[in-house]
Amino acid sequence: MNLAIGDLSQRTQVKVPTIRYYEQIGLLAPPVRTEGKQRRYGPPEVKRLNFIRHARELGFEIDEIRQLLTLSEEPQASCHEADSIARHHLDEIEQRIAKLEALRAELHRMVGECGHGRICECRIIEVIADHTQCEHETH
Amino acid sequence: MNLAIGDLSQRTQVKVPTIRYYEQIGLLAPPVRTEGKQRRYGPPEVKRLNFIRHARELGFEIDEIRQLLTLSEEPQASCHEADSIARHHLDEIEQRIAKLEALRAELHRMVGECGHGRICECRIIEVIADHTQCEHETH
DNA sequence: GATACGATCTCTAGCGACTAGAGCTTCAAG
DNA sequence: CTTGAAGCTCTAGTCGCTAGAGATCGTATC
Repeated sequence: MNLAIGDLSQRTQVKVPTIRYYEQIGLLAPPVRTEGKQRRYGPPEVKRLNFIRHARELGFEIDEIRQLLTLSEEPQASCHEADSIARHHLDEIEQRIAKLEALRAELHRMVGECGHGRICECRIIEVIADHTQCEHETH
Repeated sequence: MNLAIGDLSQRTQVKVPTIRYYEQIGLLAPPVRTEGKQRRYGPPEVKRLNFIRHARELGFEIDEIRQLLTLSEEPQASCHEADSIARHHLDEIEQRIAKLEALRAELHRMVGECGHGRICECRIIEVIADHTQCEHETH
């Protein structure tokens, strides 16, 4: 198996420029090149890039992925660190969900109060314009 | 009332460089200046900036805020557009919540399965590394 | 009026994680 | 051997700020 960057891209669903970007920032090692300087990849790169893609889908930051990749290269090490990275990330996601749910509630209320009349009576504009008043009304 | 940029910042909780940035991108009009070229603001700017800040807190993008501000300047116009901007935004937030909840479930499972042993047995690394297998196991 | 000092000024560059484009070269099929 | 897709490098742009350099301004105190 000797994949061009486009083939690697297809197999991993990571776009070609993104693969080159990952190489540039040191997330992927520089691969072998053809005589004409084109990149060629093998199975380990497919695996590593799949790992990266899935971790990105899970919302891990590049730096966290870097750490996870380093860990995965030391199979005898304790997985305490991987656990704590994942837990930390889980915490963050839970915070983001909580925040978004609060926003959803407020937006939902705003949209519900819009009487579909004119701007000058519109609760959407009004609520955004005067948050203080809005908070008095709702808490 | 003749506020320096720092006073405006305090009243609106928007940082000074951010205020200048908003002016630069045309979200705030260039204010009057002192002879020494320092910015001075009045009540309308306080109001507008508060509107912007709250809309940002609600997660509206700058372009959406621009639209909402334009709308709010035409009080006789129909509020249909404001409504649709807010609804669209609500949709997006609901999608984000749904996605984050899926991530939370997956991360939660990952963390739960980690046996706190060695990397080579760690479900966290494994699950990220091989998403396909993970999906087979769980669906 | 002089001085000190914090606030403000402009300008440029950086963040994260890519994405887009220009202008060139290489590879593989026919 | 030609063609055309795919690859190459390099630079710049995205969003919404944030940080820093180095200069100037405004105001309070002496």
